[in-house]
Amino acid sequence: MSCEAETTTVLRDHGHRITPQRMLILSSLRHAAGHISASDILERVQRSYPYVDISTVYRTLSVLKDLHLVTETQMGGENATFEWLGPEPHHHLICRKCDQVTLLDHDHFTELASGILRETGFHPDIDHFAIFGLCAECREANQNESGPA
Amino acid sequence: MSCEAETTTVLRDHGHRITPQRMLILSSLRHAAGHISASDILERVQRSYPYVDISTVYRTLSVLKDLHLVTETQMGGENATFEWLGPEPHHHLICRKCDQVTLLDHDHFTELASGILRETGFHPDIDHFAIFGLCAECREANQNESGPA
DNA sequence: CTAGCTGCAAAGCGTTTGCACGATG
DNA sequence: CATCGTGCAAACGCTTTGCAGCTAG
Repeated sequence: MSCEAETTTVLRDHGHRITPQRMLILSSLRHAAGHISASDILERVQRSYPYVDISTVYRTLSVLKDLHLVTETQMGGENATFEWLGPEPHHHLICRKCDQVTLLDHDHFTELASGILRETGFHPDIDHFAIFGLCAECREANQNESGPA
Repeated sequence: MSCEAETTTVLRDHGHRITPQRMLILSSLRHAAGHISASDILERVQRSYPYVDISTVYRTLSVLKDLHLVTETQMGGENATFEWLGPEPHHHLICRKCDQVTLLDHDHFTELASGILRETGFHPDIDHFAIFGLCAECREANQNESGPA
């Protein structure tokens, strides 16, 4: 896979060095299906390279955030999570009951964004939203509880 | 002002006691124009009652969150902030340059919410959103920088 | 009276930082 | 070889918790 190649180029171009730790952290982020925490990353990295320190993870994440290769998100009141930034803006629906995360198409937001800009002049950053709520399954389960019973 | 009365009733009805500390914390939240942090609350409360402890603030906030009288929000990577929950859902536009916070009408979200529900079956909690971006003034300032110069 | 609330102090946790050594380019 | 990155350990700040005394109901 040469998918890492372009990333290392970005790093190099900005005067950052390529180290094995950074490669492993990059790889963890890439192969994670979504949001992962700093300690998740550490754990994955340590499987192949046990002496990596959590501070290195944070420092690398900080660099990647600056380069807009990664976003940081606060999930509810929980820990910060990080996610590899693909080219397409995308959003997450997070069920507050079962914690299931679903992807949501960006189309839903285009009108919201333009409406806000039109009415208020505020230019919203809508490229990575996390919306909490209740997924279809849990809603059904809820209704069954309060319904028949 | 009897506006505190209904809140104390809610507390009582759920088996919680009314204490001067709680009244002061409630009052701070009510009179704050928007998001405030736990230490903001402490500071305000201590003006009239110097011996209140920060842990009491957190404990009270926790009770109020459980009763859905208050919401907790993570502002960017910053500290958690808390806000009194009025009857109307409302939203905030937060400028990432000047930190100015503007209110946004709920109308903007009704279509988004129904669209998500329709297409995915997911029922989103959209009653208190924080959208980051660039306010009109800062956008203008930005353009002047990159424009004429 | 008695449960719940409080202040205090200390622990807990994720995150950041100082430092000297080691690796990168 | 100069610089940047690293591991380690300690600091940091917000938040939580244990505890004994107090207070609201």
